[in-house]
This record gives sequence, C-alpha cells and structure tokens, in this order.
Amino acid sequence: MGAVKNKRMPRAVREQQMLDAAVRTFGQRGYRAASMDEIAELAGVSKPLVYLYLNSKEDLFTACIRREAEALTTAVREGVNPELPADRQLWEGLRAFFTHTARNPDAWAVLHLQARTHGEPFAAEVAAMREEMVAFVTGLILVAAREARRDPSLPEREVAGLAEALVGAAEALAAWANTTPGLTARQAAATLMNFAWSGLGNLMDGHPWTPPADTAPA
Amino acid sequence: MGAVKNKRMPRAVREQQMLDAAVRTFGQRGYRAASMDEIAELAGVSKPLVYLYLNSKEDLFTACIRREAEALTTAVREGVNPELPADRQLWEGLRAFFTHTARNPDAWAVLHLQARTHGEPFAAEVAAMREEMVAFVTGLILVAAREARRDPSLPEREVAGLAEALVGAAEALAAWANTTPGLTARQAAATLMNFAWSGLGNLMDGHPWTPPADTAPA
Amino acid sequence: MGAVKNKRMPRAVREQQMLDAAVRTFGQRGYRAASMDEIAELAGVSKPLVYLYLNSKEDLFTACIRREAEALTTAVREGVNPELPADRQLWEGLRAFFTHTARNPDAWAVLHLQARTHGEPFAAEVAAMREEMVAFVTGLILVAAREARRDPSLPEREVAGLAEALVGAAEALAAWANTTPGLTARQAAATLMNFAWSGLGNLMDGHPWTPPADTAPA
Amino acid sequence: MGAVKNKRMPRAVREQQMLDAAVRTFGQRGYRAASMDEIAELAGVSKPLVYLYLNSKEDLFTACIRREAEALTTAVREGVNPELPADRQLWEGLRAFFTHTARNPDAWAVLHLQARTHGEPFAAEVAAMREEMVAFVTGLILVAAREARRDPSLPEREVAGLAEALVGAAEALAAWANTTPGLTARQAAATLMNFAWSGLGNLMDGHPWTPPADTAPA
DNA sequence: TATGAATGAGCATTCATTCAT
DNA sequence: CATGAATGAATGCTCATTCAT
Repeated sequence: MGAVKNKRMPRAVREQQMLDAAVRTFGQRGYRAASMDEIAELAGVSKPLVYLYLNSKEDLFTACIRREAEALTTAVREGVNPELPADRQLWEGLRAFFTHTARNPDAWAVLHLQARTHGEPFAAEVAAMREEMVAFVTGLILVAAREARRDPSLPEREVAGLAEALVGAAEALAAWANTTPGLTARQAAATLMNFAWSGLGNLMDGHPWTPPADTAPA
Repeated sequence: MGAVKNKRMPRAVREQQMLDAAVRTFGQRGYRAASMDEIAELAGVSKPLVYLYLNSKEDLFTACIRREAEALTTAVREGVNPELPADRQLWEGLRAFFTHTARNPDAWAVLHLQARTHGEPFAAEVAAMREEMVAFVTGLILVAAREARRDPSLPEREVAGLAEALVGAAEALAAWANTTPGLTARQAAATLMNFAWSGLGNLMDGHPWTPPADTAPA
Repeated sequence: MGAVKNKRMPRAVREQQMLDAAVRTFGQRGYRAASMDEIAELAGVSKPLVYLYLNSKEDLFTACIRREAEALTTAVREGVNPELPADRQLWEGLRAFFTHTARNPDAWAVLHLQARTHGEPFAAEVAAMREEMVAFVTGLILVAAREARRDPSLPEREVAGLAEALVGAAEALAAWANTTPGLTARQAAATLMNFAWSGLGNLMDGHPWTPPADTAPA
Repeated sequence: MGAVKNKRMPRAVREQQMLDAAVRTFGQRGYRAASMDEIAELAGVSKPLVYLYLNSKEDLFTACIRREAEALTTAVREGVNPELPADRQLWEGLRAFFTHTARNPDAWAVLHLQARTHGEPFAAEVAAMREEMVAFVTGLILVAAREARRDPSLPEREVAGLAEALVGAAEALAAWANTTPGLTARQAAATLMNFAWSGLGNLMDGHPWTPPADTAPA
C-alpha cells in the first residue's frame, strides 16, 4: 500500500502522489482528523517535502478540492454530447456523474462532505464547482423549455430552484448508490431521470402542482 | 449574548443551556474545531461542569444530534395532518421542514453537515432520522399510487430511490434557501412540490422517462 | 458492597466508614489514583461530608495510616506475652504480624507501599511505626544476648542493622505470603525464625561470618 | 545540573538524557506526581520530543524500569566471581548490590518503591528482576548445602522462603543504608552476611529453631 | 447532620510547522 | 531533491476543593 518509495522523482509526479495520499486520507479521516504525518507516510515522503511542495495543510486541502472538482466536472463534460437534445444530455451527464463518484469515493467524500464542513474557504471552492453544475442543468432546462416552445416564461428563480433541487437529488443519490450494493450508476441515473424529467415535463406543459391557499403563515 | 450567568440553577436547565451552546458552536465551527472551552464559556459555565453533566465531547455531540433530530422530526410530524391526501401531506411536511431548518440553521448544520462528516457513531444517529423521513415520503408515494389506482406495481427499490431523491432535494433546497435572501419556506416547498409531485404524477400515469439503449457500458 | 446508606448516624461511626472506604481505595488504587469521589461513594456519603470530617485528602490519608499503624502494632503487642523468653516473644510477634497483614491486605498495602511512596509526611508516619517494631526487635536481641550471658558488647549500630534486616525480611515475607497460596502465617513465621534466630544464635556464640580482606574498595 | 542544552543531537543520546531525567523525576516525585513537563524540562527538551521518542508516560516509565533493572542486575552479576565458594559469591553480590543502590538512589526508588506501587504492568517488570535475584540466592543456598554435604534435603518452599527473606532483608538494608550517614556498602553487606549466613549455617548443621507446640490457632 | 452545584488549576497528549543538514 | 530533529500552542479531560442551602 502507498507509493513505492522511489527516490528522486520529478516534482510533478511527487505532487500527484501527495495529492493521492491526501485525498485518500482526507476522504476517510476528515480534514481535521487527517494528520500531515499520516499523509506524508502514505505518500512515501518526509513531512518537510510535503510542506515544500504544498505549503500548508490548508493549501494541500485546497489543492485536493481543486483537483477533484476539476476531475469531476471534466468527467461530466466529457460524458455529454452537446449535439443531443436536452433530456439525452442530462441523462448522459448524470451517468457520468454517478460513474465518477462511484469510482472515486474518497474524492467524492472530500468534495461533498469534508469541503463543505470545514469553513468558508473550502466551501467556496466546491461552491464554484457546484454552480457550474447548476448552470449546466439550468441551461438544459431552458433549452428544453425552448424545444417544447411552451411557456418560455419560467421565472428565473424558479428555474434556479429546480436546478438546485436536481443537483441536490443527484448528490443524495450518489451517496445512496455508494452504500446500496448492486446499484449501478445507470440505475441511479434512470431513477433520477424518471423523478425529475417527468416532473419537469409536466410542469412545462402548464400543469404545475398548485399550492393550496394558506391560513397559517409560515 | 450567551446565557445570563445565573449561578446555582437546577441540572436540567443547565444541561439545556449547554446543549444550546454546543449546537451553536458545533454548527458554526465544526465538531473538531469546536473546543470544549468555547462551548463552556458560551454556556456561561466552567468546563468541568460540562463534563460532569455530559461526560465527554463525543457524548455531548451525540446529545446535540439526538435533541435536534428529535426536534426536527417532531416539527415535521406536528406540521402534517394525516387526514389529508398524500400531496397535501407532503406539502405540509416540506413547509414544516423548511421552516424549522431556516429557523435553526446551526442545528441544521449539525445534522446535515457535521454529524455525517465525523465518523460512524454520529452518522448512524442522523441516518436513523433520515430513514424516518424517507419512510414518511415512501409511504406518501405508495398512498398516492393507491389513490390514483394506477400502476400500483412500482418496484420497491424504485420507490426507495425516489424517496431518497426527494429527501436529498429537500436537503439541498434547505441549504439553498438558507443562503438565498428573501426566499421563504413556502417558496422552497412550492418549488420542490412542483419539481417532484408533477414528476411523480406523470410517472404514475404510465409515462416514465425512457432511458435510451446504450452503446458504451457504464 | 459499601456501607448501607443510613442517614444521620453519629460522627464517630461515619468517620470509621469513611476510613474503611479510604483504606480500601488507597490500598487498591494508590494514593494519587484514588479519587475523593470514589472514596465518598464507597463510604455511601457525599463528598463535602468527607471534607467536613477529614479536611483534605492528605489528612484523610494520614488518618488511614495512623489508624492502620496503630491496629498493626496493637495486634503485635497483644500477640506477645512479655513474660516469655526472647525467642518465644519474637515467634509470637511474627505470627501476629503475618496474621494481621494477611487479614488486612489493603491496610498493609497502604502502610508498606503507598505511605512510603508518596512523600515525606506520610513516610514519616510509617517510619514511626517501623521504629517501634525495630525497637521491639532490638530489645529482644539485647535480652537474648543477656540471657545467653555471652558477648553482651554487640556494637549498637550492628544490633540496629540486624533489627532492620529482620523487620525488612518480615515485610518481604508478608508480601510473599500474601501472594503464595496455601502459605500460612505460621509457616511464614517459622521460616523467618529459622533464618534469623539461628543466625543470631550463631552470631552470639562468637562465630560470626567473617568478611574477607578486600583488595578493591567499595 | 541537567544536560547542557545542545541542540540537534542523535536520537540515541537524547533518549538516554530523557531516561536520566525521567528516573530522577519519577524517583523523587513518584510516578503520578511526576509531570511530563518537568521531565522534559529537566532533560532540556520540549515535551513533544519526549512523546516522539518514548510514546507515553507509561512507556517512559516502563523504559526507566527496564533500564535500571538491567543496570542493577548487571552490576550484581559483574560483581560476582562464580568460581568462588557460595558464601564469597553472596558477599560479593551483596556488596555490588549495596554499592549500586547507594550510588543510584533515584533508580533504586523507582525500582523498589514506585514500580511496585503503581499497577500490574510495572510491578510485573520489577517482579522479573526480583525473581532473578531470588533465583541467584536460591542457587547459592543449594550450593552451600551441597558444599557442606549436610542435610541436602531442604524442602523447596523452605529454600524459596529463605531466599525471599534474604532479598527482602537486603532491600530493607539498602533503604536503611541510604538514610544512615556514614554507613558503607561494605558494612551493610557484612551485617547482612552475619545475620543470614550464620543462620543458614546453623540451620544446615541440623539445629533449626523449633516452633513451640501451639494452643491458639493462627 | 448533610448535599447538589460549581470551579481553578493542572496534566497527558497531539499537531501543524520549521530548521539545519 | 530530501530529511532527521525539534517545538509552540492547543485540546480533551480529571481532580481536590468549596459554596449555598
């Protein structure tokens, strides 16, 4: 376990080894519980070298978040064919998302749990990634609305909320899929498409669910 | 800020003060970053008294989780009128959920972020609460299917997945609502009802979204 | 276990219960590891009452030492008939000593181990008791010498050393007897009499063991 | 006093400095009363370094016991010429013992008082050393019996008891010698030889002290 | 006579971080 | 490029002791 202790390798390679070790440790132990000692040892490197390359624990954590956020968005982007209709694009994006998170559970734990739990600077880092995904979904919703040429006047905040909800549901299903044995990325994606797209379709047909008039204010 | 430093109060009262301080501190700083010193000070009490009443940091955290999980499920349960049809019950439950989480942001941070991020024992504690909510939603979906007397044969795992997705979406919207100024619990609930219930309705009409035949394996 | 929690009992009785609990706790846990909480609980009393009656942990420990030292010396004194010849007196004293220590292992642990290990004031307390025993033995040696009317001019320091050695041997045998199953006080006393008295007799016959002339200084 | 604060020395050296400081502190204050802070300061090192090298207070204490037990047994072993007759061997062993304990009073306090007073794991450590010494003495007694070709049939437990008594007497005399000014190791050894060897000789001549028939049971 | 409530002070332990080589 | 040696600063936890009743 851990990288083979090869001496004298180029900086770029060493850095990736360190990030690998860090992602694994942060993902399993959590940000605070992970010690630089453990990370250095798992990377097969002395602690000062970690500091030489990555400056501080905060910087190291940030570097992990950036690398893994980039990897996830790239995986989703590359999984989607932008020529296809909106529902197919969403389907492909979800499949890529569930596949990637299932294959990189520690990375997903870092992004979904640890980064959001340990203070502003880290949370902001994932928030950026999340916004990219929400924007992607928002775009698809608007495209779908245009394709259907019906009711193009969905209020902006409403669309934003729908996208938020969809991304949140996807995140929840990723965790659910990771802990439910025998559940494939494909099945998770299908469940979510059923849940969301059908609802959205109905919605855009002009038949939204109507909240009842209220007596007691919330 | 902080409780008035009244000396000599009965144990039950002090304990609640301590839990208040702990929820606030854990919610804002995180489990590891919160120090028992800070919690004690915020509670207006000396550290030994916290230990005398709550034994350890772990026990204190667990007590926080339990109290807030109980408070949240109670709020939702009491917000729902079980005589109403399924869609109205879900609507009321969501409203109660968004209202409670908006009013107790630290408690929600403890339940949604901190408890899930810091190890099995705590995660298990919230998992129980989550399962109660998922079960509640699952029940509503089945009732709705029966009420519609259509396609009563939804596969069990499918329903479970839908419920997971709905709860996940609700959790995401709770965070979104907490950070979007001027967004009411009512609006958040309506967005989610639109998103989900319309989709479910469509689904149960026998028009699910159909995944395309695949070429590349996932 | 522990005293029955009878309310409102006279001070003298309560004090003895506290000392019982303290001796047991100090003997088993050691002075520092024993907590006033544990002692109070074992005595079936609240902590402030222990302080009211016995002032402080130090005073409580000192009271234990005094009570048990007194009990041990009394047991030895009452076991010895001063009319008998010296060897019979020593035999009886040793039997009483081994019997008492075997019956009160916690008390013996307090006197022999704990009191000597935790600082001057306590060590001084047992030293007094020890000196009484050494004096008793010294007296017997001198009486024996007079009875034998031989070589009455044993140098004082020599006699003191012999008495120290005998008491030390007795203490070691007490520990040994306490941990060797099936070894009676009588057997322990016989072993020591054999060892010591025969040696002393020989010595006083004018046949001491002669140290060889030395080349290397110590 | 205390090591000169030379920075950057090899681990093995620092470890010995730490053990020196620990033996001194444990010997004078006792195990519980000794604080890691004090030990670190006396060693001229920061506390974390002590933990880095010696893991914990328990491990540090155990390391002290091991080192000093080894040093004492080595001193005795090297002080004895196994070619000599039994009485000479005992004489030399005792001289080495008293010399070593007089020169290393803190180490002797650690072994004789502290280690036996603070729980099983430590007591077991010294018990091993003590057994080695008892075995050494037991061997000498048996050799002496064979050399004298008299009464070779001493019962095993009897011999064990005699050896225990002799070692106990030696331990008592070591403490006595340490607190009696002007008393040399040589004198202490001579006193004990007189006490013990003469007694043993007598015993093996077939003139043991005979316990009187008993009326009252013990 | 007796106690529930409360604390100041200290202690073992850990960790991120740096220097000298 | 790489590391063994070293530390300042916290942090969780415990304990003897006291006050108000």
